[in-house]
Amino acid sequence: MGEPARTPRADSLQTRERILDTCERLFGEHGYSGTSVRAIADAAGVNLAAAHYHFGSKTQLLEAVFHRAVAPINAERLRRLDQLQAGGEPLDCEAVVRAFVEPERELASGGPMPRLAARIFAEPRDVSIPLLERTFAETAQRFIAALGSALPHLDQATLHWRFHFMVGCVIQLNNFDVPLNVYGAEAGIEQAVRASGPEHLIRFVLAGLTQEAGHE
Amino acid sequence: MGEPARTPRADSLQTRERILDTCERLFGEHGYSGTSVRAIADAAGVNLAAAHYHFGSKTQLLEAVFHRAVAPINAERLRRLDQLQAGGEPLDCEAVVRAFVEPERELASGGPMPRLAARIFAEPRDVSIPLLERTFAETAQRFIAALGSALPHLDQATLHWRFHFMVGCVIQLNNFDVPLNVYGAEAGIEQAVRASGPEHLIRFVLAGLTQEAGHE
DNA sequence: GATAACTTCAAACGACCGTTTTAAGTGGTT
DNA sequence: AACCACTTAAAACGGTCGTTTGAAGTTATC
Repeated sequence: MGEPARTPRADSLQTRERILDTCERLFGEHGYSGTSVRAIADAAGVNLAAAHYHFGSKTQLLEAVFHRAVAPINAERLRRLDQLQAGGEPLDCEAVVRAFVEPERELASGGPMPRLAARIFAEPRDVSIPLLERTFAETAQRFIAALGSALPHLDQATLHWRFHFMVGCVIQLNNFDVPLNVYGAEAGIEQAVRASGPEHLIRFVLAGLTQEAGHE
Repeated sequence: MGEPARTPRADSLQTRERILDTCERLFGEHGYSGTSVRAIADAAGVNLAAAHYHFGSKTQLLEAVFHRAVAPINAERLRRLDQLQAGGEPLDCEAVVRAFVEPERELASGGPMPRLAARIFAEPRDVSIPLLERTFAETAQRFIAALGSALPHLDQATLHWRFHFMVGCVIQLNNFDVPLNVYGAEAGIEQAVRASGPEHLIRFVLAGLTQEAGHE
């Protein structure tokens, strides 16, 4: 019923992409519940029914936009991790962190994707957890394992928490307007603050990850 | 028009509190847009119009619940910070971090507040930023200044970022179901993982905060 | 016990929600 | 030219949204 059957036409691909682009932006700005399909269709300049024709439902629309936005980043993360692990020598923690952090900045720089990804973590559990399972679980588990072999003295609970904190810091990197508007950072240094974020992030999480003590 | 004028009655206070309790829980579970006033009224066992009678609008309802939940925690944070600064001796970084982290665990332990606070950061900007300005800006700025005096070698941008990362880690502490459900942590260690979170957090952010290099 | 303020209630308002339907348009293939 | 699958378009579906209304109920005060 829903899906286009045989030979998609050229202009329909444009419509699909326009919907996904707009969807990515609006979900990132207003969240899933805060964005209506009508608002997406209007902002994308397409008919309301086109969204349902191409994607079936609002849920599948989120799935599609998230897959398109996040899949290449996770693929690149895993590609870099494969490359690190292919060498055979023991893993360097900083290299693992960079393999996780940098693809997002390179593949999504300036776009609305990072904000979308950050917001997914705060959606209701029945929305976020299944989505994260499908789009992030493999990457997360591979990186946790890699960090575990780079930091073999850490037990599993410590490892999971530290990875989780790292993810939280990456999310905060995409909430950069909070420090600017709430913490009272001077507007003048705004650009410098934004630009320096990724390196600050890497420094911060590396120190947290590589400290000697497990806990206590 | 909205506000009760002279002498509030005893049972109305019960209604108000029931609404706020339910509101705190549902906003924490489903977010602001994802929670309807009807759902709140139903779950609280009060009439739909009571919510508007007591609070005026859904926005003011969020404001009220957030204020009630967060204000005492921030007050306790600042009280501890005052106490630290009253001594006159140079600030200890770990003490500052604990002054920030521990009040939430003590005053809101087990309740739905932390999840609510975590979700606010992901609400649309026009919802989250004004709210954070009113409820969190003073605390944030005081703690940034305190961290700055505990770590005098750090420049402002570094300081802001590291505090921001710390906040991100605190938020992740309240997203503990993500590691359990997405990262594949064994269900058996679930309780141990949850219980050990706060100490892991303090270790992690302390290492990130106190590392010697500013950046580069 | 009457009065007045405060609170609850059921019902309704118009607007918007996700989705479906039905029809019109479009372009490639024969 | 005629066909046919694919795509767009407009309108409507039932349902839920935040909010308001006006009357009934309740409690403190005189």
